[in-house]
Amino acid sequence: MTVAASISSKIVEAILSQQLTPDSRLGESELAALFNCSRTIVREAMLDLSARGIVTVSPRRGWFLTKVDAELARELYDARQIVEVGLLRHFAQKGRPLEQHLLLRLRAHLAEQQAALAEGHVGRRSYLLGNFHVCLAECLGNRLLAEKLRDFTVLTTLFTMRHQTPSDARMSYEEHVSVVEALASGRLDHACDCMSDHLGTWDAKVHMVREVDPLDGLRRALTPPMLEIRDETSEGKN
Amino acid sequence: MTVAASISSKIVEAILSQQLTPDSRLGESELAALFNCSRTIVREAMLDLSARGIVTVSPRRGWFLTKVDAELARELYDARQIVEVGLLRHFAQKGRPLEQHLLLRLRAHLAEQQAALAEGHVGRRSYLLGNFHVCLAECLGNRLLAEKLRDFTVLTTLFTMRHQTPSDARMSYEEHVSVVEALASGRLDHACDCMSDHLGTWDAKVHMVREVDPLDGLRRALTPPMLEIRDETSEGKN
DNA sequence: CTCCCCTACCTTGTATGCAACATTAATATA
DNA sequence: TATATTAATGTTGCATACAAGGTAGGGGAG
Repeated sequence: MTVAASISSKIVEAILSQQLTPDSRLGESELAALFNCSRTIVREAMLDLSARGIVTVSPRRGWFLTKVDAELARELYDARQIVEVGLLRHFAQKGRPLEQHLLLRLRAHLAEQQAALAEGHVGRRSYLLGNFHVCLAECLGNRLLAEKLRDFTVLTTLFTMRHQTPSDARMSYEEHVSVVEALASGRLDHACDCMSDHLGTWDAKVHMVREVDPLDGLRRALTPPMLEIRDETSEGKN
Repeated sequence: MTVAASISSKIVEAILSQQLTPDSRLGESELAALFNCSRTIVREAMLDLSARGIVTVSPRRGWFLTKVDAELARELYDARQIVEVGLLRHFAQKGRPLEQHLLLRLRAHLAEQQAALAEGHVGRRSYLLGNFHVCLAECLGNRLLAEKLRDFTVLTTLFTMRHQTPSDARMSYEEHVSVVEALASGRLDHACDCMSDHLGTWDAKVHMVREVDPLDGLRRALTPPMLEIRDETSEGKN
């Protein structure tokens, strides 16, 4: 794996496990120092992420994680619904059962999700819950769509991080289990419905979220006690 | 539009209109000279196309258009079917009619297709027949999927160019008309079926195509008259 | 004559230097 | 003191030089 590829995948992983906040700047020089390479290589990585819609560059200001607005989020959720349910439906039409080793792989992934959930490891939990969808797409036999789905998942994470969204990791996990079990027992239509519901609830959330006020912390710290502070300021004006 | 972006889109257009053969090499220096810029910029364009799966680099040998093998082609046709029919189905579920200006745009596009067909302008015809699918995806309100669909279309073209495929430009056009007319009259389920059939026939073709033998010309020139040539060679050994 | 090796050339890979511009801080002025 | 202007700093944008490696052609040995 080239250095550039490792930089971009590290960044993707960091987003998925919520270690990279949506407003963080990605400086070329800093990354070059961090990965012990030249800016050329870093640039290569950023260009890749840029082509995938994950970062955007503000000329001569820096690279930033893409700001996912409401319109983009809508397209994102629509796209995921179309691709993921479509993939399941397409698999159902073929009329062949899921190969054993693929089923094992999915179950192993579910076990990991459960472990991360039990341990309360937030980063890993977040990563695995997103990654499950990519894993499923791969198991359904389409790398092309699986890869694009990874990018969609990254953007989804960037959206939910910027907007407060009800936390429901356990519910997500259980819905994942339902999909896999439906697949395992050959109830393919039910698998489609489960996935549709799972993504549908997400879709409903887009309308529930409220923008996180970047000044929120500041505002809460200042607004009510503002007067007090003023008092103190005027009091001990040292 | 930056120079790098214009290079990559020029290459994409050239593929779609079949002006770039699948085995052509894309030299960095040559492109730099052609577009009057440095290799850095060309590289940027190639990296973009590479992220989209359209070109691949053979280390220190050069950049080439991606070789689409049978397995990739299968995923490609599956992906297109899933995305395009899914997009239509999703639109149908919303239960709103297609906005007037979008319908006009689609009909205008159909008219262009027909004109290119009538004029026998092969490049433009090929371009428009592929581009229709992107246009439709945009009209259905999902730029994210529309963009990915463009890349899929490019790869489809690269596949069909390398493999002999029955030519059926007129049939494709007529199937496009059917989809748009079904959309226009609100027969949304029928639109889905039309699109599914349209892509389905393509899917069937994947199994019909035969690899174009790169030695075919040579072989036909040599195989039957091989003996004659040997005779001549041994005869006039000048 | 055939085959192998070696050299010269050509291609991409990577680092670096300078240019262009945006931001910020400092300074001078009203 | 407030404001506008300017200088300093930091960032990406781009070109270029050189490194590394692949390919092909020529020359020599068998």
